[in-house]
Order: sequence, then C-alpha cells, then structure tokens
Amino acid sequence: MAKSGSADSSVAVSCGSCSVRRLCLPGGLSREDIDRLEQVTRRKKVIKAGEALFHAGDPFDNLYAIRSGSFKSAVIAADGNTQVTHFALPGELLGLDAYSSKSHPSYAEALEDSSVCVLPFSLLETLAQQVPALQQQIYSIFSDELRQENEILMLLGKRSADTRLAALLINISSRYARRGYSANQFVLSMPRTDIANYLGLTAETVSRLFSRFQKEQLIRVSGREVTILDLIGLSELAGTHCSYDN
Amino acid sequence: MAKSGSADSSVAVSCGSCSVRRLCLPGGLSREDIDRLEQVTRRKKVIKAGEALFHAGDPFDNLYAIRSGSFKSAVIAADGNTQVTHFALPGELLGLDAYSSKSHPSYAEALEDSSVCVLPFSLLETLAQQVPALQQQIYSIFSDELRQENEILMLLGKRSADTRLAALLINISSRYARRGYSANQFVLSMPRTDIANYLGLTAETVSRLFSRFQKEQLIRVSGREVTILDLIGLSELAGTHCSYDN
DNA sequence: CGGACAGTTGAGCAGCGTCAATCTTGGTGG
DNA sequence: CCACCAAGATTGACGCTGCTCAACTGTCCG
Repeated sequence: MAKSGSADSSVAVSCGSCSVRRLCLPGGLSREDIDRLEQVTRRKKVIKAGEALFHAGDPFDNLYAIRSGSFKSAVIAADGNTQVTHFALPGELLGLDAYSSKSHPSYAEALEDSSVCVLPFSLLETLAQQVPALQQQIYSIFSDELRQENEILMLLGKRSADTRLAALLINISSRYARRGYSANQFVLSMPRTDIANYLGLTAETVSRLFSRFQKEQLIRVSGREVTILDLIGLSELAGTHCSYDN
Repeated sequence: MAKSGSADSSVAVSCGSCSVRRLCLPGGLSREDIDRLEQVTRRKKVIKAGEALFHAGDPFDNLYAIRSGSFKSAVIAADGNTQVTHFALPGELLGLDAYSSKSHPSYAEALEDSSVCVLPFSLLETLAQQVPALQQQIYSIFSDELRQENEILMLLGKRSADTRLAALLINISSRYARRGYSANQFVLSMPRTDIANYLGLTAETVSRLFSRFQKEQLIRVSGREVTILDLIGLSELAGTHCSYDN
C-alpha cells in the first residue's frame, strides 16, 4: 500500500466488471466490443492524494480513465496563476484536451488516493477505427465535456457567489447519484481553496457561504462532509431547476 | 443578395480552394482525401446578420463550418439568463457540443451576414471511419475546443475586468492574423453587450475600459473599429505573454 | 427630420476580496 | 496517550472593483 509506482493495486479488474463501466468508455458497447477494449485498458496506475497524474507540458501519450478516487485539473497562466477547471469523478476521462497540441495544456492532481486506467491513445484510436460504437462513445465524451464546460462558463459569467456554490453542490450531488451513491450526503474530496478557485471566488467567501447555507437550513456542513437538507431551495438558488448533469 | 434561404450564395466553392481550408476540416488531409470530404460539404447556407443558425433544443443533425462572417454562440439558463460562450470565425466548427445529447444545448447567431458549410454528421462520421487523417482532424478540433474553453475559464475565474478585455483583444487579433488579416487593425463584429456578456462584465464597464485603453495609448477605438497601438503593453495587461490561440 | 438603438459617461452603492486573528483538524513523534 | 505542530477552515473589519441606474451623445435608416 505504501509502495508507489504503476503496479496493479488489487485483483485484475476488467472493463466488463468495472463499477463505472456505464459511465466510461464501455458505455453502449457490446460484450464482444468490451472484450476488445480491454486490450487497451490493461495498465492501471495508483496515484496517492496530492500527487500529479500528469503535469502541464507533459507529452500526450495516454488518456486516463478514473477507476476510483477523484482529481482536480487546472491550467496555469504565464503569470503563475492557476484556474481549477474540473473536478473529475470515477468513470470520467482525463487528458482529452491534450490531443491537438500533443502535450497536456493542463495538469491533473489526485484529491485523494485514486486509481486510473492508462489508455494509450494510439491504441484506442486504432481500435475506434474498427469499432464504430467505440468511436461514437469517444465523440460522445468529447461532446459532453464541451457541454459541461459551457455550463461552468455560465456559472462564472454572471452569477453571484451563492448561486455558484449552490450550483456546484447540486452538480456534485447529481454526479454522485448517477454513480449510485447518496445524493443527499457526501464528502467533498477537495479543500475550500480548490472550490473557491474553481468558482472564481476566495476561500473566505466560500467558507462564509457554507456557514450561511447552514444557517438558512439548506445544508448541514461539518468540515468536508455535506448533507443537503433542502434540495428545492438550493436548486432555486442555483437558478437551474434541475441539475446540470442531466 | 437579399434573397434568404439555403441556396448557394455564389459560385461553387470546394474545400480544396476554400480560403480557410488550413483551419477547417481539410487541415492535414491529402488532395485525394479532400476530394472525398467534398461529398460531405456540398451544402452551403447563407445566414443574415442577427439570424440564428440553430436554436437551443434543435435536434442535432449537422455540424456547421463557417466559410465567411462570424457567429456568437450562447447557452440559456432555466431562468432565462444567457451566457455568450464563443465568438466563432471562418474555418471554425459550430455544433460540436450537441453530439452526446443529440440536440443543441446552445444556440448560434450570425453577427454579420455569413455563410456556412452544412455537414451532415452521419456522413462525416462514416467518412472519418474510412479516412484516419480526417478522424484525427476531428479529434484535434474537439480537443482544441476544450483547450480554448479552459483558457476562457481562466479568464472568467479570477481576473480583473481590464485583464479580461485585453485578453479578448489579443485573442481576436491573433485569430485574424492566423487567417491572413491584419493583427493590428480589425472591426469587431459584435456589439459591446455581447463582449460584456462573454467576459462576465457589463456593457458600461467594457465601454469604460475601451476609453481607458485609448487614453493609455494601448489601442485606438472608433465604434467597432479597433487599432492596436501597443501589443506589448496589452499583452502584459492580459497576463499571457503570448496569445492564447497558439 | 426623427425615432430607435448602440455606445459613452457619471454618481453612488454593495458584493466580494484583502488582511489578519482565531479556531479546528489530522498527523507525528516523544 | 497526549502534546505539539502545520495546514485548513472560520470569522470579522474594511476598502475597492465593478454593478446599477440614469442621462446624454452619436449614428444609422426610414
């Protein structure tokens, strides 16, 4: 457990039996196609909390599919400022934005001990050329990323601080729900500073908002553990009456 | 010229002789592959200033490649608020974010009289399955869109108003330059309100900034015509020492 | 000539950032 | 087992940036 490196962390895990297969590349694929996909997804990698999966500027060779844990990804400006652009959960893919420039424009860091599938993109590309359903799944993931980014833009564009935080809580809640976890109670894997950065706020403001939401009986908070008490109220605050993750 | 509709606007234009072919789907394709691509790009459409190319919720059948003119695309929240997410120039593709949900999550509106190639996605998909170079170009465009969105997130996240506007001016300048136009002098096709919305500001603030930039000898402005006088100064303000469009 | 719309400019205000002090938590080692 | 420390989180006071509201100017087009 203490040994770092890229060895398998546990028993062999295949796509067909992976707990997040419906949300990941195998989504929509036949049994047979999934078997072929497994040639591409053999290599696993374990990343400890705080470690980087890849850095900005690293050459692009692989995509990474999150098996367990969670990551933040961020871009770094010339002046050293960073902007957190994603919080990624199991089943989601990291590294898609690196294809065109052949090097990663952003970096990804584990928020907790995590494991990923390493997907050599050249293999995936070749396989997708032969398996239309996989091709479509790749388009779908690309497209969905774009859609999600638009939603975030919406948030950062012209919304008040409380709206932003409410929207994030609802988003995270719905993403946990999709994975079969509780939608009402969860543990945030990221510190306040990351939440603040992601939302374009400061950690102090985020902290004050958590306190205020609690006072208004919208949520209960204790450190990183959040319980949603009034989903309707929170949704009204967020402005989007349904969650923005479909 | 006054006649609306979807007929060809002018003489037949093929990808091989299109002025934006290097920036569009044909990028990196062989002469032979471009010939095959033209089976997909036959249909053209003319859109007048202010008209929509597609609305949010429209079914997804086609991608659109801009041949001339420019567009804004925007998402609409449940509460009616909109957020401008892109200003699109010739050679760029519209509609990529619609694939996963099979309907357009955003809408696109012409900022000036424009024309586009209508690309039936099912045909494009089939052709890409047979032409690896086209497949790669599609990945590349998807990936680049993601990268660009990250840059915008960066901008909206934690930057002052003047930084945002400076960054937009540099971005637009560099995109015109890539297309062979002047990098120092151009006409903005969008009104102040759209710029403001895109940058997460108000029209008044944008207007004040234009005035201030002019007073500081960074640019010269007259309505929508902009001349960049001090690219270095503007870049320093923007924080990114190079343009963010490569 | 006049109406409509885009853009400019000004005055006042408030939401959120900044700075700083204090409180909690988890990890470490004696 | 507990004392200690460092990092994260909370809370408060204050000020600035950018929003709001409003009046005015310029320009295009009938």
